[in-house]
Amino acid sequence: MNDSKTPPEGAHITNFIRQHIDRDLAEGKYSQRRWGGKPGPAATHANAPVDPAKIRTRFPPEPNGYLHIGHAKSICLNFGLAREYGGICHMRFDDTNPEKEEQEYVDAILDSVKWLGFDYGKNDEYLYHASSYFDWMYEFAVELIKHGDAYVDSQTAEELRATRGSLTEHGMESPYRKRSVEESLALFTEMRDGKHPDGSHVLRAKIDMKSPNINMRDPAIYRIKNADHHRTGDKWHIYPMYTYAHPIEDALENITHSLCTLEFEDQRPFYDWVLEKIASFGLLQRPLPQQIEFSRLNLSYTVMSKRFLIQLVKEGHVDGWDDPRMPTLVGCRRRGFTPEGIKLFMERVGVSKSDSLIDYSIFEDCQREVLNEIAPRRIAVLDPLKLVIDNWPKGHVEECFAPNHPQKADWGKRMVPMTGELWIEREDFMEVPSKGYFRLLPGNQVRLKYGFVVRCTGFSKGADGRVDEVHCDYLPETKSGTPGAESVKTKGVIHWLSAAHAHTCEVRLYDRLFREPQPGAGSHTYLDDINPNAKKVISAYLEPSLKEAKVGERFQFERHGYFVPDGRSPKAFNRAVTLRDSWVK
RNA sequence: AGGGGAGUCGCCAAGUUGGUUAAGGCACCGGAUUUUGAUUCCGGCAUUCGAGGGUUCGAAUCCUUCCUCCCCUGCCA
Repeated sequence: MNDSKTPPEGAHITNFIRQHIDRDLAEGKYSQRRWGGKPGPAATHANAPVDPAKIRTRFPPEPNGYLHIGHAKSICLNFGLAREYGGICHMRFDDTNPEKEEQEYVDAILDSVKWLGFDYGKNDEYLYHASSYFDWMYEFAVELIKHGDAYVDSQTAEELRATRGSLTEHGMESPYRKRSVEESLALFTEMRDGKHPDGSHVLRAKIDMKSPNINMRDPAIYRIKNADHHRTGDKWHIYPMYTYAHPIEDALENITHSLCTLEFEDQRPFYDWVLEKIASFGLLQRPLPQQIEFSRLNLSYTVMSKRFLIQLVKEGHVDGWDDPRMPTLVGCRRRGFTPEGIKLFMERVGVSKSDSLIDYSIFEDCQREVLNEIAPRRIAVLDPLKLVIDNWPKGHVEECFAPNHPQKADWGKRMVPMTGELWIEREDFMEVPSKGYFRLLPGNQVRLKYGFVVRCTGFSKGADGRVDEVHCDYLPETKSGTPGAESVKTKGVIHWLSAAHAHTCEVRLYDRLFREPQPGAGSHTYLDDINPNAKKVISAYLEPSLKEAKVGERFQFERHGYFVPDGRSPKAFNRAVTLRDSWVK
């Protein structure tokens, strides 16, 4: 055995959820549970074989918006844990509110989950919908009524609110609480059949109006919505509330560990109440699922709430849900971020129950870490300045060879042509150098990467007083890869592109969407903190080989950062993230 | 007449059946390598666990008082 302090290769840092699962596994808590091959009440599983899945988790989004980085934490946790423990993670749409949900979102969500690298069984075997369980939920509700555990309340929403009490005062019992089982049953049936308008009645669990936990004060479990559902059409006129539906969904699916965020902690007693009641009627298989809460992901320099993201899109602060500045998964994808980087990030920040604010730089760094390994190097000049080599043989083209990756020789090299007129980066020349600057300056020598060493002999300025041309002589014996290359040492190495060979291309330089760590934290709105420079569109010079770049490929533009062809307009490049830069200017 | 959670290095986060030196990562600071001021490598980085008091031979871990922060009064999820 290994020292307990140093987990074996490939092992994960433990956390409270893994410990919880370890304990359950050690006790064999779920080992006798049966699986009838599909979700269902006790009878579905009763005579079936033992569930082959060691654990079952689920990712249960409501299809009412696009997934963002926050969801990725839940996805990585649920799918990751299942994978790790020999379990299965169910992809489940929590579609219990027809008024907010659309198929468009369903498709986008599925797409993002797959993009992250997770699957839910062959032929979508573990793709489920809460709406598929409406019949059972209804049946269970009827049982609750019959057992005196639920009743139809006919108060208005306002009356309900008024009698719920407050944080410090208990609630008051509804006059309908004593309604007979028969009457509630009849009313509930009528509600189901669409005989009552929205809001006229509600089915409530009968628990305790004096409970210090507001969620236990006879919570509503069914409401009337005479609305069409994107999957069930006009079949239903009543829809279950999340608090009632969720535990049932979990139980029907044999979920063992139901992971959710901290704000649902107060809901857990009701989650258990629902399951305990229905199981006591013999309708659900035991042992029951258990809800475990963890803290949601908070990332600095961004916003994650659905309301804000919608506003950013609707008001045109960004160019859509997949704008590369957006923290949505579709945005990340278009930005050039990698699923591996996102997963690395989630593993790195861990999971606990304490509120935290993760610095955005951690996320960027994870992307760099992955991109550094997988991205071939290329040359691009983003802010061009002309460099003229005065002693260059007229018309000569020198073939230079640049490795595709400095640490991976097997990735090969490509040819980059050099001529006497080049584009270099404007910031690689300084007329009056600042302290510690070791690039091009009058009289100084630098290496043109993969080419020759040049000595700066002068420069000229345009009418605007700006340097418009730098002159130099090259040292013919110093070509990279030749024996003379090492004869002259330079501290500075700069990149370049032959003016006659480089092609221009639109490049979008993206940065953080907000300029404040916590947008809207002060007395202002988060919109005031939008970073106006989060998107800068420039025309850059690219090396010839980049003409062939395809969507999905990722490159490092040397000394600049990681760039990808844009998914929507492949003629342009998006910058995912810059390289780290320890040179403090 | 409130309830539910959380407080361990700048940011995360192990450790909590009390046992001697408080994991790890990121950041940061040194130094080496480097034809990316990138990468990589090596070294450094909490006498202290929100605060006080107590129990004990011994406490981040147990008891106690206090402080701070987060969540909860949708027929949303």
